Amino acid sequence: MGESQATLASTIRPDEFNVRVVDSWLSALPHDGEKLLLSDDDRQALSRIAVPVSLPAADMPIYHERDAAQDVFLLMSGLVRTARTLASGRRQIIAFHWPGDVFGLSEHGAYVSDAETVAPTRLARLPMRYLDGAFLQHPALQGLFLVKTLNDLRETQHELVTKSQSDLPTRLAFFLLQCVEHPECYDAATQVVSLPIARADLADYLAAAPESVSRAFAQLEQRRLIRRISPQKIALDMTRIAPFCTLADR
Amino acid sequence: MGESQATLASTIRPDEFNVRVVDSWLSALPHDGEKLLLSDDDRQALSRIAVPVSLPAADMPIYHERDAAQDVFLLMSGLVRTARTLASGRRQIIAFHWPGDVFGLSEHGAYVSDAETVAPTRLARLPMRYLDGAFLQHPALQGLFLVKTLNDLRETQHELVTKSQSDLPTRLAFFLLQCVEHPECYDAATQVVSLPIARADLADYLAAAPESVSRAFAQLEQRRLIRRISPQKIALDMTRIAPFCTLADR
DNA sequence: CGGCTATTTGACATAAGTCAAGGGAGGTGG
DNA sequence: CCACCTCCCTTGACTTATGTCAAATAGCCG
Repeated sequence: MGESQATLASTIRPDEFNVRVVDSWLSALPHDGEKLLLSDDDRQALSRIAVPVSLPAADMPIYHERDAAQDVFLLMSGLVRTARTLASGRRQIIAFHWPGDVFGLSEHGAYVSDAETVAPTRLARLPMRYLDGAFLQHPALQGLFLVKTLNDLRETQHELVTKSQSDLPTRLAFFLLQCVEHPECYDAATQVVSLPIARADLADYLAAAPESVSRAFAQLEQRRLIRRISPQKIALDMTRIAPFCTLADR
Repeated sequence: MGESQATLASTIRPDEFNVRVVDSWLSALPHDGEKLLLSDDDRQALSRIAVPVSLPAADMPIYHERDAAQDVFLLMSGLVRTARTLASGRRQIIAFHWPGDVFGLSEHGAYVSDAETVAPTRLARLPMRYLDGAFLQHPALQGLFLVKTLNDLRETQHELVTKSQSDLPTRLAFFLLQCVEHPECYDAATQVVSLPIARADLADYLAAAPESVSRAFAQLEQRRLIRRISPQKIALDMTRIAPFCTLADR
């Protein structure tokens, strides 16, 4: 943790906690289709153990692969990437984390990836040491993390299928459609996505060379699924891109 | 569920339940490096709600994508694949499930993939309806599923990196090394893996054409990492294949 | 032993990687 | 305010891994 570079506020208000999910089968955990509904009790339990962290710039490290894993993180605002860098020098971005996401996966007490900001970010740092105890006293809170983890698992499986079975233009279109879900970067009125992510990051996420990502943008534009206003501003033709982006099982 | 084709026994002994994991940070859930240590209480809670299912052949359906999801499954013995089939006719096998694994992921009350046996299999069917209640009464049981899900998430992330960043021979070598972990199909004395999986399934798992998988086998053999005794019997040269299979971060 | 299917090999097509070079947008300083 | 400069992004040319289609071989079961 680059705490020296991070501004520490003192505490996080209970009502600031949100956990983003799509679905839950646990009747104990209702949700509104987008966020889990946290009880006041759960919010206060989180508030007691959460340490607020502000990372005011992009590309700031949060933790590195193999660091001793002592905390998990709940993203309040901003954007974070988790990635693994290989001996070849190639980097795979495993996921982008948006507000309401949890990250900090570890194995044998060490983080399994790097985590860095992609934009200015505010985090709730949750020491596992205390989270452990909070789970014993607040089973509903543990259930919340179970549901969030199941969501992440489903999403990662979906990524696996997309990455394995789609060509690059299709993978890129999928990513653009995901951006639409995030009000931070999509203007519904103009149908314009404002990418907070540079081409190099996008390439490492899509498992492609930056040059290939450019060509994929060009191809989507030729097919009139998108229009490039600037490298960061992409206008989507939703009527064309949505049907293009179905894995269309069966 | 093809219950008509499945033999139903009456109940599962509490000591038959095992859950396979690599790691857990929850101090409430000790493990021995391979299996979670279940308390007698948890075992009995599972025993009360589990329905045993026997599927005595390969390629038997367990559930289909979009079926109403009412159960999750704990694999007692055998081998199961979960897969999605796309409009193109291509199929992506998301994971093979070995004894001690849990499967049955759903979204909006519907399964997100097909599940089928790869070999004769015994399952514990766990109705979510009851599991839900068991979690409220046995927080440790919920913690167990949380840890198992975190394990699966880590594994799926690792697959994502491997699939994205490795060529086919390397992905195949990774898979062969995974088989070594499963006593069901590895003879440590002779260093021979007995693949319970046909080339077509292997291809759909590795996201490649069956022909390419054959070529990948041929290439590994040329480099003397393996020796093909028969299409199913593969002798591994562990001294060569193990170092070949590191993603070697940094 | 024969037929059947799964696997392997061969020949060619194609998407994406690599190396190299040409634009463009935005920031800085004159 | 403008010009320059830098850093990204994009395009071009060529190479390579893997997909596709076709055919030969090898196991396996009756």
